[in-house]
Amino acid sequence: MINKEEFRKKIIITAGQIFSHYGFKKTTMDEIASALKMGKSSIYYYFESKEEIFEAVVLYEANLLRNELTTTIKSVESPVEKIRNYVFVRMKSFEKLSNYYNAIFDKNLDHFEFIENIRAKYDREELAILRLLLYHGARKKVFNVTNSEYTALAVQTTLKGLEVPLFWKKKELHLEDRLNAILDVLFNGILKK
Amino acid sequence: MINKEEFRKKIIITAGQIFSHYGFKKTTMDEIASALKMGKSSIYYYFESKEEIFEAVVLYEANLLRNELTTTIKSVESPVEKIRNYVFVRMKSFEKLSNYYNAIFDKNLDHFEFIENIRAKYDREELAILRLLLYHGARKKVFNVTNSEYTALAVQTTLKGLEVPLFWKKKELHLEDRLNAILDVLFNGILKK
DNA sequence: GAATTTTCGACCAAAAAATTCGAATATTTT
DNA sequence: AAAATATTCGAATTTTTTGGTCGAAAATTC
Repeated sequence: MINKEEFRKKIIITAGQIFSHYGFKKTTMDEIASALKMGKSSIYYYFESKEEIFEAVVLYEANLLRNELTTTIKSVESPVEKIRNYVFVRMKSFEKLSNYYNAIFDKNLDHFEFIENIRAKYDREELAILRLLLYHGARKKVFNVTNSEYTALAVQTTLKGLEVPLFWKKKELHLEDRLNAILDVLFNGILKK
Repeated sequence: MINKEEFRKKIIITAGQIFSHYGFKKTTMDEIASALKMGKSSIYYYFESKEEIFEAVVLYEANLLRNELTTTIKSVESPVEKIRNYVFVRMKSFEKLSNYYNAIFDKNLDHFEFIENIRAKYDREELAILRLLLYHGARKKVFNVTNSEYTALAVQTTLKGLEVPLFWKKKELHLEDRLNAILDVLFNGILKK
C-alpha cells in the first residue's frame, strides 16, 4: 500500500517520539517495533541499525524545525515581531530537542559528532536568517543596525545562553523570563536614551 | 554531617526525580548513584534493592500529594473553590505520577500490588475528604446535598475518569477541558432549573 | 588507636537488548 | 500461474547492560 520510502518516514516519526522522551540509549528496538505494530526484525529491513534510525530522526527533526522557523518569520510583518517570534519558537524547540541528547553522553562519541555536524550547519543557516531579519528591520528604519552581519553574531551568541545543558536544573532557569529579558535588552538596550 | 535517615531521604528524592521521568524499569542504579555523586554500591548500604527504593519513593510521593491537597483545600474559603482546587491539583499530580507506572507493566506484578495497596489507602482517605467538602458546602447552604457520603462516592468515581492509563493518547484527551466540563456538571447539573 | 560506620571499585551472574538468519508470507512481474 | 521480488517474522546468537555482592579502604566515632 505504501512504498518503502514512506514506511521509512513512518518509522522515523514513531521512533522520534520515543527517542524524544527517553533519549537514544533508553529507547529499545522492541519499543519502536511494537509502537509500529511490527516485528523487531522487520525494522532491519528498512534501517541498518538503531544508530541509523537515530540519525535519520535527528535529520528529520532538524528539517521540521527549519520549516517551522521559516513559517514563523513569514507569519508577521513587523521586524520586531519577526525576531520575537523566531526566538520564542527556537527556544521551545531546543527545549524539546534536549531530550534527544540525554543518555548519549556516556560513551557514544559518534552520535555526538553527528549531532554536532547537523548543529553546525543549522548555526550557519541561522546566522543568515538573523542577518536578514536585522537588515530587514534596518531597511524599514525600525532598527538602528549598521552592520547586520556583526549584530547577527551578537544575537546568536546571546541565544545560545538559552540552550539548556543537561546538568542545569530546568525549573530554576525560568527560560521564558530570561528570554523576555534578553529581548528587552536587544530592542531597547541598557543605555539611557 | 547528616544522619542515615536524612541520607535515605536524599536518595528517595533524587531517585524519585529519575523514576518520575523514566519509570522503574528504565531507571538504573548507576544513574541514581551518579546523580547522588556516590558509588553504586554505597546505595546498598541504605537500601536493600532497587525495588525498596522505588517503594520508598512511591510512599514519599503519596505523602507529598496528601499534604499538598490538604493545603490546597485550606487555602480557600468557598466550598465551590475548595472542590475546584482540590480536583485540579489532584489531576496534575496524577498526570505526573503516571510516569512511575510506566514500564512496570511487563512483569513486575509485585510493584503493581504494592502501588495498588497505597492507592487503595489513598482512595479511602480521599473519600473522607470529599465527604467533608460536600458536607461543609451543604452546611453553608451552597450545595444541595443530603447524603454527603453517597455523593462523595459519585464525585470520586467521576474523578477516576481523569486518571490517564498508559495506552491513552494524552494529547487527544484535553484533560483540563474534561475536568472543567465535569465541574460544570457537578455544580450545575444538566437539568433545567 | 581500636571499633564502628560509610564508601568504593572490581567482579559476577542474570537479564536485556541489538542484530542476524532462514524460512514463511505477501506482492509484483512475466 | 509460476517465477521473481519484496516484506515480515520468530527463533537463535552475540553483545551490552545492570542489579547486586564482597572485601578492602576511608572516614568517623569512641
